[in-house]
Amino acid sequence: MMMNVQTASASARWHPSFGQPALKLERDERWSDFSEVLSLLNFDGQVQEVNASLFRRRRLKAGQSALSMGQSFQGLYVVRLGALKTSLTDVDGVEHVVAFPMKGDLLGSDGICRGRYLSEVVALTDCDLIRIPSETLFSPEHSGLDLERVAYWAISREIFQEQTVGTLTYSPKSEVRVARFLRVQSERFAAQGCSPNQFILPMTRRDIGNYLNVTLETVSRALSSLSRHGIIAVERREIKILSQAALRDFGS
Amino acid sequence: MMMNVQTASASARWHPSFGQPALKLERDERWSDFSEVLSLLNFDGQVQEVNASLFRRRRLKAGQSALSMGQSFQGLYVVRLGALKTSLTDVDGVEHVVAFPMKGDLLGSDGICRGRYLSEVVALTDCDLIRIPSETLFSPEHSGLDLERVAYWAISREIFQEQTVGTLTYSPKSEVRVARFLRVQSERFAAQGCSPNQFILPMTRRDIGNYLNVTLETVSRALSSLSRHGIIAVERREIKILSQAALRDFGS
DNA sequence: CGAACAGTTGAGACATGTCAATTAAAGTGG
DNA sequence: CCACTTTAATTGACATGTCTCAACTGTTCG
Repeated sequence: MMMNVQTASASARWHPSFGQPALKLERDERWSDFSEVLSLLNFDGQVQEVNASLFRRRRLKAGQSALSMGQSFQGLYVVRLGALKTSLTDVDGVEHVVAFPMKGDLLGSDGICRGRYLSEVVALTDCDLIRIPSETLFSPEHSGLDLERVAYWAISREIFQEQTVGTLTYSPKSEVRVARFLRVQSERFAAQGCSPNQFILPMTRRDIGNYLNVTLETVSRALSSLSRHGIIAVERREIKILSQAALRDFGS
Repeated sequence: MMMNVQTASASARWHPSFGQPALKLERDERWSDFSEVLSLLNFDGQVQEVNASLFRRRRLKAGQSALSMGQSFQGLYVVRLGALKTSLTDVDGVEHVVAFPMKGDLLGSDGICRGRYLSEVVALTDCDLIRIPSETLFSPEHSGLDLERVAYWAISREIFQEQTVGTLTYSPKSEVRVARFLRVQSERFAAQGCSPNQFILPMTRRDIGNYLNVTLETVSRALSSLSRHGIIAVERREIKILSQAALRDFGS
């Protein structure tokens, strides 16, 4: 695992997408078991029975779509590797970025209630997803068992995350929003075992701005400003956080 | 509907689920049945079995708290009557309004994943809630049955709603946000059988501003501006929409 | 090499936040 | 029931932050 990261970062200078193993050994490992799903989700509850189910993985190249708005619900996905962007298109045809899912996040939970996915999810980097098909999720023999319970739990977590990231955009000054965004990204990378102080943003300034409800120029200016204050170092999409404390103080 | 209420109250006396001693409170106790829950939620799926469960109602006066942040998860609530406000308090102690639940909405779904409610829900008007206790929701004999499936569905709908209202706050101009907010409120009132063209906002300008991420003065100015344009009429919290078309055009 | 895209930076217009004054309504206590 | 306080809401003046438009650079990709 660490080897992979190092290998990736060695080539990261001119290849900003992270960890994209075009490895052939993966060809044989296209399935994940229940325990890997639990581990990815950071499920902390009790599992009562041994569940021998295997879940097929799905590979995506950067730019490919994981789910499309309107597509019929086929199941949930757990992100195993990579970074994605979830967006909604409103009635006026304007796109709005609502999340940046990464490892351990759940995709497609908005599709349950109407049998159709209601958001668009595209891969920002090469991705590896684990598919939890709806027939497994809703089949009578599985109902009430661990899988269903875990899905419940994960969906509830989704709601909480939606709400908390919503609070991100609730601050008058755009610079504060960007600072908080970086803090959240840092924490999420840390939760994945990556460095919280140095990471590569998988999304464009435009995406960040759309997400934070500011223009891309404002995002750029905010990053430059934070850089001038010596709080971070920015070089295109590579972010170094020089002082977590200063970043934290900034966003309060 | 009256019949249902009476039937429910009558059957509450002998319903075996709750071994409560007969109290004088009993005449005040109100119960709702499964079909009323489905109807409130606008559940459009199939119900396989007859579910005779009864759910206790809970009355709230304006200002009272329905759920508190940190309180241990005790179940979900479906709003039967009234208007509420859902808010999160971030690490800095700043409150952020994330939703204005009303009739048919689900409360408490963010509490499943950690066993604690993660948001604060207070009643803006007198309210009537239907409690779906966690023991019923998660009991082995209920698992996999309709109640669990409906809960799934409702939670998924919550996620979608969270996301779509997120797009509300995404528009550069505050006047457009306020106009869209009014449109959404109008649609929600209409979905409840109330007039879409005349209604009373249950929340303060401050709450609206917090929700839309603008100051209360800006909300007030936006309403005045829409009023000057002849699109709406405002008198304190009473809103009359004079031209739905103009309001719609405004927010695009 | 040229085209398209991502990102930075500047200048000016405009929208919003901030501070302050005022009015109306609602709750409080004698 | 009446002063009294508190809260909600409106409006104005001013400062400031953000958007818009624009120019420019560096990178990627065909």
